[in-house]
Amino acid sequence: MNTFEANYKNPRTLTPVDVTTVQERVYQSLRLGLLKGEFLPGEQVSIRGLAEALGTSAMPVRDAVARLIAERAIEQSGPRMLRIAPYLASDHENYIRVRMQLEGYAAERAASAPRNPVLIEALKRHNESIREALEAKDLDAALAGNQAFHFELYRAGGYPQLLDIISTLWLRTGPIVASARRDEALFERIFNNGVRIHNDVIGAVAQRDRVAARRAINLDIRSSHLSIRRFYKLASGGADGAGG
Amino acid sequence: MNTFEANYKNPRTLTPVDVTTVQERVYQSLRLGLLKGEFLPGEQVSIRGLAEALGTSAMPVRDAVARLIAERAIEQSGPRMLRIAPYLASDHENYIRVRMQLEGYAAERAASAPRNPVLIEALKRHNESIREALEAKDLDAALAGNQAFHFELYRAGGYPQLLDIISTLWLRTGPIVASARRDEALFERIFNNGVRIHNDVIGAVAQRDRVAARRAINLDIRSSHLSIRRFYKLASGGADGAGG
DNA sequence: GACAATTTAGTGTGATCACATATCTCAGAT
DNA sequence: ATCTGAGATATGTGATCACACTAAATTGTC
Repeated sequence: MNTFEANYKNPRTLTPVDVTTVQERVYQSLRLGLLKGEFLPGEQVSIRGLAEALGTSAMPVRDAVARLIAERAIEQSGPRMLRIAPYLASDHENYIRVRMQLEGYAAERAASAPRNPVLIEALKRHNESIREALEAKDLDAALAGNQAFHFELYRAGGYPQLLDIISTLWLRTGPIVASARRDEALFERIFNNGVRIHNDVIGAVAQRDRVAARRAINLDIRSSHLSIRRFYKLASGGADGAGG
Repeated sequence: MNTFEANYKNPRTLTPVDVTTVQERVYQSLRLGLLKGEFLPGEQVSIRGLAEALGTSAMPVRDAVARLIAERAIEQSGPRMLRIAPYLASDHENYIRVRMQLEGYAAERAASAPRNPVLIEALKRHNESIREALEAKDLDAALAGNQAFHFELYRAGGYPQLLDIISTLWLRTGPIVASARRDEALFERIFNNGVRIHNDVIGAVAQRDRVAARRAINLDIRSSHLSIRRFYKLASGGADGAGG
């Protein structure tokens, strides 16, 4: 060991520096923001605006936005205009149907996998965290808990490719669900109902009943969808919320 | 009418100029190339290389590639390296399962829609064009006909959102299927079998039997998948073909 | 002649600039 | 007070350059 190494003893304790590209971090950041409901459906965004908010130049944002456009989370609303995918009743209805197919399938797979007590515990934990968040009126935490519950289940379903497609779909419906936060009472009703249905899901997975698992997940998706639709129907009368 | 208008009578016959962005055309071009099998799975690509081949600068290609990365058609194979998504047996198997869910669902929807003689005729026409292409040993045309058949059916299923996701999946499995062209005999066997199965699909749709439609489409997907898998298993012994 | 070290060519990434064209702002006329 | 118009601001798009880094090619050495 020479003097250099002696002076800087045990360099292995150094925290590894983040080696990912700026573009990737911007992408992940925007993705998270969409799922957390920090953007409203139909809201206009600009590359330079996002770049400034994120403290970078325009270039990495440009690449990240291109990816989000491919995922239909962001769309071009004109020749030189970008916006978050707006809420359109019929389109959203269709996405819900696709989600029921895919998430139902993932749930079915998770339920028919070998018995997995760790999974059951994790699901219970997530569901409990939603319930606690609702009691504390922490809507962000409730949203995050719900997401954690679903993806824990789907991850157990087996393959990453399916998870990938589902998460792309959440990127589109995410801002819409999250925007229901504006009606706090409705939001709480949706998620209280969700907690109850999640218990059915957990029961189905514990008993390895794939039909019941699929049905429960589909009920969860559909019932929250119906509430959201009602919310937008009411909102379109007075307040903003639905972008054009 | 003044002299100007008189001199340039009936300006409506002017062909509209292409107003889309370069980026968009590059994206569509790469997309088509992937589906036509002009790229091999695992093949390395470079932004500058594609830009030169397409006669543009790097910038539009960069945006287009970012979109294709989001669709998992292109992936980063290293810190500064891009390649077409390679063939990985287990991953591909998973994609096939997802495709069976979604395309089966789309077929089911198409079959349960109101009776549509125009659709039936179109499907028959596409299937006939595959058969003719195989007779003429025009593999490109057979591939295109197969794609036309499937998407005609799925389009009839109803909603564009589902079509959108399915076409993203084709973008990933497309180069893999297309690369089976290297074994001409196998390729012909796959598609001859396909033509036969397509007739079952047409029959199911004509009789509005959604269960049969779903089963037939799933059989089509699965049986061609099995052949492809065998092809790659054999190819991995001697020739190249599987990248990665 | 075989192998290792070094140079060279090529890569994605990020920054910056120019441009055409949208949308917004605000004065001026009716 | 309302509408019209021009000017100002901001937008995505495309091009170009610099940079850090990788992989291939080339040179030098034994």
